[in-house]
Amino acid sequence: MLKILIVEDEKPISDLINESLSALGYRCFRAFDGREAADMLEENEYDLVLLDIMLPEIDGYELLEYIKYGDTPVIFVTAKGTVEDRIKGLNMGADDYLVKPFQIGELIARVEAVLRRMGKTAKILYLLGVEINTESRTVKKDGEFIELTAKEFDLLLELVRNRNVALYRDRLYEKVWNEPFSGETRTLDAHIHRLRKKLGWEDHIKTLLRIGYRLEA
Amino acid sequence: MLKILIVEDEKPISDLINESLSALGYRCFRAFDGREAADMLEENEYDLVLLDIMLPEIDGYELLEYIKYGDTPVIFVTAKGTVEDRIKGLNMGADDYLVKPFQIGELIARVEAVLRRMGKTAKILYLLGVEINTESRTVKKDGEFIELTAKEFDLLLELVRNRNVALYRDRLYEKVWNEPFSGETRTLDAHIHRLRKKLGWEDHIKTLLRIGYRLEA
DNA sequence: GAATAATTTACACCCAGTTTACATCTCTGT
DNA sequence: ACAGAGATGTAAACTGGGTGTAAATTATTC
Repeated sequence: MLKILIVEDEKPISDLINESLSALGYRCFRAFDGREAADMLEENEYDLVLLDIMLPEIDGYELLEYIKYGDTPVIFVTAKGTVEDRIKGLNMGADDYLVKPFQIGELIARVEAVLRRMGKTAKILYLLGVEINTESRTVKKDGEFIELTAKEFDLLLELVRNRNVALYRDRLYEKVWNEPFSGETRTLDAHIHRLRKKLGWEDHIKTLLRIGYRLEA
Repeated sequence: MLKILIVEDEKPISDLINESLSALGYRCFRAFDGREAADMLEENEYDLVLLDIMLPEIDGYELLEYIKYGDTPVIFVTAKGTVEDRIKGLNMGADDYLVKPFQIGELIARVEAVLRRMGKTAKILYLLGVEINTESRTVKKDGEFIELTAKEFDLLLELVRNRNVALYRDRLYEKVWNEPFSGETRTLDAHIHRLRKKLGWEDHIKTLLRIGYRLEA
């Protein structure tokens, strides 16, 4: 099981990240200021560090230098969105960069991308009794294979990666279909319907009227 | 039967390698840290060692020196992908080098290449009642030889080495044909068709619409 | 209760993939 | 060099299931 250190002083954000990643099967550890983070890094090995730049005590840049003596991958999470900051972070060895505010799904996608790059692959997701194998592109429920089409599978992945997050219709459509959303079709609805039916997730894929959908788990 | 020692501290990866190689008829042994590996190497002979560099206790480089008093072939498996690392490993006597993340098929191919080079040939794969001899490049089903052409055989190997993995059309084509995939030809389809027919694998080589193929076994 | 939005069913179409047949290319032996 | 055989790629007709859409139904909001 992969260990992730979350270095973030804003508790609500730390909570959000913690819950999302824990639910996907990662073991999360947390530090709320730079000094605490330094101590934890001293004592343990992590597979990935999520690092806020603006921190009390010791700032993120300083911590990064510290971490980079090892080869633990680091993703910067920060409110500072200027190009210079981004360059500075990447130059110092950050593996990726995320600007607040972010969609939690975006964070998860990046976490998994970095871990994959490092060969630390968590290719199987478990959720609500459903097992999703991203490598074989198969889905099991209660030990039984469920046949999903390509679009259905991609849509499912997007929902799972953004569980408990409100997904706007347009963004969801554009993510899965890779084309702009006109708003005049019922295509997305139809696919949601098929997913709900095949997985028995009528109650878990919640409709947000005029907004979109949210997978509750 | 050939004995392979897997030295890898990340359990999921160790599991994956173990299952894949065992299924192909190799006897696998495992160590999860450097010290354990050293002990096992002390007490037994192996035909091949798969060696992760980043290990607890004793690191891979140190172990390599140790192994190389004998003439056991070694394949490095590591996340460190820099040119220097590769050179260092090969200079120290590694027989091949694999950077994470890897497709499991790639690992199998290298394992077999190294064993072949060493003259330790027991290159027979069994799957679904089919016997594939990679040395003679022959295929038997129910004791009967099945005549496959070169391309058919290569395609079969790629599928077998990646069984239960969704293989994307373009990647599959590029792997077997060694050229970019334009997407305008039906060449791959035709070969899949011939393979299915000759092996009676209509049900086992599954079409993933818009994605590619998956050998289910 | 009107207006708006989403669900659900049914259906049609289209294109990805299959299949067959054939052309071309490559090899082999004489 | 040539012929023949087999391997490989391609063209073309075919097929079927995935996908999108229309339309009726139900739900939600004001």
